[in-house]
Amino acid sequence: MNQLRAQTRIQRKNTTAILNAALVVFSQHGFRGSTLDQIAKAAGLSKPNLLYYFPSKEAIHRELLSGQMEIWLAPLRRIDANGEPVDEIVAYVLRKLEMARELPRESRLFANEIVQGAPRILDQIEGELRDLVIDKAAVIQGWIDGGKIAALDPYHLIFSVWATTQHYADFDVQVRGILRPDGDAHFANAAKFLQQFYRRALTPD
Amino acid sequence: MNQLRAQTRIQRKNTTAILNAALVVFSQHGFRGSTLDQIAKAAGLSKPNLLYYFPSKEAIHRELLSGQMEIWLAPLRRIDANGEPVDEIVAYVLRKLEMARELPRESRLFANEIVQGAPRILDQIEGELRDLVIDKAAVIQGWIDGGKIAALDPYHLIFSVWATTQHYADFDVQVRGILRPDGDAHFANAAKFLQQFYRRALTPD
DNA sequence: TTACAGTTTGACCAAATGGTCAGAAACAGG
DNA sequence: CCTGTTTCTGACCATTTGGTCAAACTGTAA
Repeated sequence: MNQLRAQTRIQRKNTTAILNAALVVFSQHGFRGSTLDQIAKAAGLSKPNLLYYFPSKEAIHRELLSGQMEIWLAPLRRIDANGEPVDEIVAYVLRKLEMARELPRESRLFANEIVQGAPRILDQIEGELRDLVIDKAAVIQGWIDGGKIAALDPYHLIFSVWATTQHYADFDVQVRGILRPDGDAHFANAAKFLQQFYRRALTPD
Repeated sequence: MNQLRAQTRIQRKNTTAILNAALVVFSQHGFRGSTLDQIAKAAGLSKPNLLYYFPSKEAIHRELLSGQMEIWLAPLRRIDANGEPVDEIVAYVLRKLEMARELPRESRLFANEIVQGAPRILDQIEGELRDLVIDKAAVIQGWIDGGKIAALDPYHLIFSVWATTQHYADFDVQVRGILRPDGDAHFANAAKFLQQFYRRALTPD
């Protein structure tokens, strides 16, 4: 959109109100399942007023996704080639799990988009996400070559981290339907499980 | 709907044509993102004709989901308490991965539904799925108590299997966007990775 | 107070969508 | 060939939805 930062205080307030509302709505119903009326109501604005700040429904969605992308990639980015390999990966897993607990809507926003073929962010997946993964996979491969961790395909290892952690956000209702947890109590068990799981699998013989 | 099996040959043919078409459409766009026109076109029928065989869009969706549920649970059901523990779980993982490869649309059908809060199958999740998981978790716990596999929370272990395997169906575009595989070539690597991963993590010290 | 940019909205529109219905075809058995 | 049933469809309807627009309102700075 407008690359200049929002000028007015009102503009900034309403823009963020819209994006917050859109996050709630889009993450629960997906792009097509969400309506401008829902978002407007959640933001406490009228529909025409939404369209005063954003040119279209798709523009809101696009802005949301690209705004969240950096936050979403941060945990992977923090993997440090100079750290202790197993600790680095386990810490990454726990960071991702923490994000799944604290930002489940953000996770489901991406999940909805990707399950349906990522029509609106395919370029970002094939671009910056791919570049980052290639970079970190090389780091992990270096650790493998140095005998610091077990020889496991770095790409599929990264996929497994995404899958196992985001599962607790994306499939939240299923997890809760089966465990019937008290609030977020099950996240402690998930953290313990994942820690043991990855440590056992990664620690070289 | 009609519990009596479809009588006419025409009825059986068109009903399955509709359900096949609905699987394609619903799995790609989710419930709300799909239209009767899309399904009708994919099935090669007119929209009123769809509604001659099913009373509503939701009825088609419901029928699809409940029809697929058994198929979907089968791999977990096959875990054998009398088998060799690590082999049983690894075999389960590979079975699930095979399903993700061969039935990705079915996987995404459920993924779409669950990510959006499972409004139409919550009862089945809290019912037969939950019962089955409790049953198999007990089997796994038995193996742990007998020192046959490492002590890892059985419930979260099962979740991890779902997550890591279905990831290759549900997040297919993302996986492909990163790996740029030739066809389904990456599934062989995924299978190898998961096999090593689970075997290392589960084999007791 | 005035003037003007920034903000908000009611009313409206065209398209899409789930669903209905009367009647037309197609089919089957006698 | 006749007749009743099953199958199919064009036309139609009400509602929802993304989006427009002219006009009204508000804040603010001179």
